[in-house]
Amino acid sequence: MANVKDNAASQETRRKLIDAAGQVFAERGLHAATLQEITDRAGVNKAAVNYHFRDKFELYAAVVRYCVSFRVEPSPEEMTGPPRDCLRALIAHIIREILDPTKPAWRAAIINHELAQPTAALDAVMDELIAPRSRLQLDIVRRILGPRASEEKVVRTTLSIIAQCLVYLHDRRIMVRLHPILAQDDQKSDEIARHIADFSLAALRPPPRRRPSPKPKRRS
Amino acid sequence: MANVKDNAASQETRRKLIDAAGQVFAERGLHAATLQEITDRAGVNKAAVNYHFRDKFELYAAVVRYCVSFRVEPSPEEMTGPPRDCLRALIAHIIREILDPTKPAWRAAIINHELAQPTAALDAVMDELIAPRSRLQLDIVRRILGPRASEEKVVRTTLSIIAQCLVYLHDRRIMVRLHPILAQDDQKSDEIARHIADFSLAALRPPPRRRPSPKPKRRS
Amino acid sequence: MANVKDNAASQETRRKLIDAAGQVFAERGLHAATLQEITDRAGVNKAAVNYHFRDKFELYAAVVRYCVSFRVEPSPEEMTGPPRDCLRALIAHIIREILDPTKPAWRAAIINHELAQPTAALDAVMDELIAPRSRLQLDIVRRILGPRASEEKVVRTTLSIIAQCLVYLHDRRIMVRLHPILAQDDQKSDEIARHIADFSLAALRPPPRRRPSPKPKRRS
Amino acid sequence: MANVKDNAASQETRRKLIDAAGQVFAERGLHAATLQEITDRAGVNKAAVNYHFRDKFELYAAVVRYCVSFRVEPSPEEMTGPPRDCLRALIAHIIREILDPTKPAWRAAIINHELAQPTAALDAVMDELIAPRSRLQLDIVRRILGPRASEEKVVRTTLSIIAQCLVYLHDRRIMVRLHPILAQDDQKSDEIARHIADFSLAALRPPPRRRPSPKPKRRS
DNA sequence: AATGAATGAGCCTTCATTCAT
DNA sequence: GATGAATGAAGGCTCATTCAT
Repeated sequence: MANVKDNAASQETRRKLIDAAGQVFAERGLHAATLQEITDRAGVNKAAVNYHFRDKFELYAAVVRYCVSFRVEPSPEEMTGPPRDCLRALIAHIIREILDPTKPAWRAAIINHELAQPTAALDAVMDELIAPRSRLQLDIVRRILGPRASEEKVVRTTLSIIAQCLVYLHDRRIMVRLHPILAQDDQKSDEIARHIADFSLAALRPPPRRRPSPKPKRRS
Repeated sequence: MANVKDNAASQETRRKLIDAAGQVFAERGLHAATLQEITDRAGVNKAAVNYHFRDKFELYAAVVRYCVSFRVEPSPEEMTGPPRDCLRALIAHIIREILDPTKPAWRAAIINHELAQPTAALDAVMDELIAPRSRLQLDIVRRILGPRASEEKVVRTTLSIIAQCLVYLHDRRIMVRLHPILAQDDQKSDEIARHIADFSLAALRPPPRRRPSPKPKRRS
Repeated sequence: MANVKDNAASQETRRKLIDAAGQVFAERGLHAATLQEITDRAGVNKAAVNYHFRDKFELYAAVVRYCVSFRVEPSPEEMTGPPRDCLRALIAHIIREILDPTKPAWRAAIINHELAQPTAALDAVMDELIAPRSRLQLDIVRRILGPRASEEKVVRTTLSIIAQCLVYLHDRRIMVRLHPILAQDDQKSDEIARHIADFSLAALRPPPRRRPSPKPKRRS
Repeated sequence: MANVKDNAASQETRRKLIDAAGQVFAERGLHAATLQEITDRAGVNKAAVNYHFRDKFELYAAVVRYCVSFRVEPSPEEMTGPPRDCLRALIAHIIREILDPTKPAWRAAIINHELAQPTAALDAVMDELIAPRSRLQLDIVRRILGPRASEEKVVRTTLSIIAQCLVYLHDRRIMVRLHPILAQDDQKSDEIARHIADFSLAALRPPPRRRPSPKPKRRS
């Protein structure tokens, strides 16, 4: 009962708090963020945090869950068919998820913070967001590499691919500082996804024939 | 004069403080870390921090500078020769730098924190560590891709490669949780570097002919 | 009009609140008790306290008045007759009042709290409960001691007797810890009253002759 | 090390804090007392409580221990000899301990609070103060009552005696309100002790002979 | 009459920092 | 150079109370 607040006004306050908290947590991190700043931005009383979320950490956990709740599972039909097409679709899906301008801008930063400094809320991120995509991706990579590839090879390859996506969780300013050409990346998710897919699929091509026979087409 | 502390005892205290601070900052982050815990671990008085470093943030900056100071530039001869070999050497160098067990274990975590939540100390990391390697790598990739490749292509490709390295800065526990097979990675830097180099160099092979021509030109 | 709440439901809520408040105030004391815990135990909304009692202190006052309202005056016929019999009857009456298992268990604790840390509600306890019995007892003791006893002697003697009763207001656990044999005291009010009366009446016997004279005048 | 502060200045601050805290805790009780008021009266910074005692409850515990530390054990020679003399001496000792004007005035109130609303600090009061006197007194009473008295009889008699002493722990204003004649009691500890001893020893006299005289008027 | 939501006041506590020795 | 003591600032949290429904 104390945890179930279904009133419309109540929900609105919760929403304002989570949004403000998302911004502040993203900017300052869990510990450096103050409830004062959060409630000021939300335009509510400081005690509202305690009322709706019990304490700062629960508010943070709610923010993380909110981040994760945005996820959209790749459609099943995207995930069937030739594995290379699946991989391309999955990468596009992940990059779009990271850069989606219709989602709160602080989303990526929060998730990035969790990966850099895990808190108790990490479980939600892992279980809901990271692990499912990871499994999906492992399967696809395994299908591409074929049954003879070792498990470790499959895992490291998957990691190589996902790493290229995760790097876009970082604060954009850092990347832009290194490579000013990447300035408008948040509006180029398709382009980015295409690059990552091209790069990764190229890496996954079968190695060139040592002795190029005239008609050698064996091998996936 | 006030800034020059040359006594042996003084230097020893500084060293103990930086080492303890590195651990605590790595475990808890800049804000959640307390001087109390740091001075306890260092076995020195709490006022020593303010005496030697003026305040907490200067101590943190000193820790970051200390992290960065460990860097070893790739030897010039490694960076000449065929660009593919250079890339392979550079990747090995970076991975070794990240996982090197002879360096304080908290080094990677501190740098990772800076990337996730930049502070004023970020400049040092960028200028001393990231940017030089980035420039080096950009050059190598540019040489591999040839003069016809667009600048954006070069940058994104570089990013794809460096991203595979940066992922190893993350808290090991997260990766192991997803992929238990990676448990002993900190002792496998050569293997990891080889995988990343193989993967990236494979991706950088020229694209195969669309319609396999009768005489397929192989390129290494 | 605002003070007159005559609805049956309203009265029921008041009753539940007073009962729950009695428990919590008894366990924690006035200040440490929270309205949250009280309303939780009562199964009513937190705002009900302010609605029915205006504030926490009024609720506490109501609880104290409720405690006091339980008192039963000793029957007049008990208080006439030989003063020693009256004293015995009065002691039995007081002990029964303190230990009466048919009354809320928190009654004694509340009154004890008032004596230890008087609040504004103390007046009610004093005027309604303590003072009347005290006057009654003073009269009886005065009759026993005879007209030659000084007023101070009468008062101190009364205090000696009432003190033996008041000690049973204390938290039972303390006494049991000191004297485990007293564990079941709340079911032995008659036995306790008899002991106190015996002890006190024995003390009130006239002093024996120093040198037992040949014809010892006993006084009843 | 953190608990051992032996510096003279430090001890002085501790003393000021305990004295101020004793007053405030006595006046308001543990929960209603605020550190603000305590540190204001002590003339120190609010954070000094945390520095010297960690938190409010430890400060309270220190106050209670301080109360208890004042105790003076009855001299062994007082506790030998005829049991009636011992009892008289012990009562005088206890009353003097309670009313001693050379001790902080808040001492009795604190102990009384502990008996009315035990906290974790009660143990100290019981173990150091109450229990030893209780054992002493039990022994004396047992010797007076003789070997044929039941254990319960001994305990209840002891309780009757100690109760007469404990009543003087109560707020003086309450007693004075009931019996204005007791106004100056804190300067009459000898008189009070004599009364309690007289009253109790009278109660402990052997009952008058049933048939002592040739013409026995019975009546209890 | 009753309740869920919201609020303001205030308290305890933490923590970095300063100061005197 | 180093330390124990002390402090000011600020944050999180609790809680009684009020308000609108």
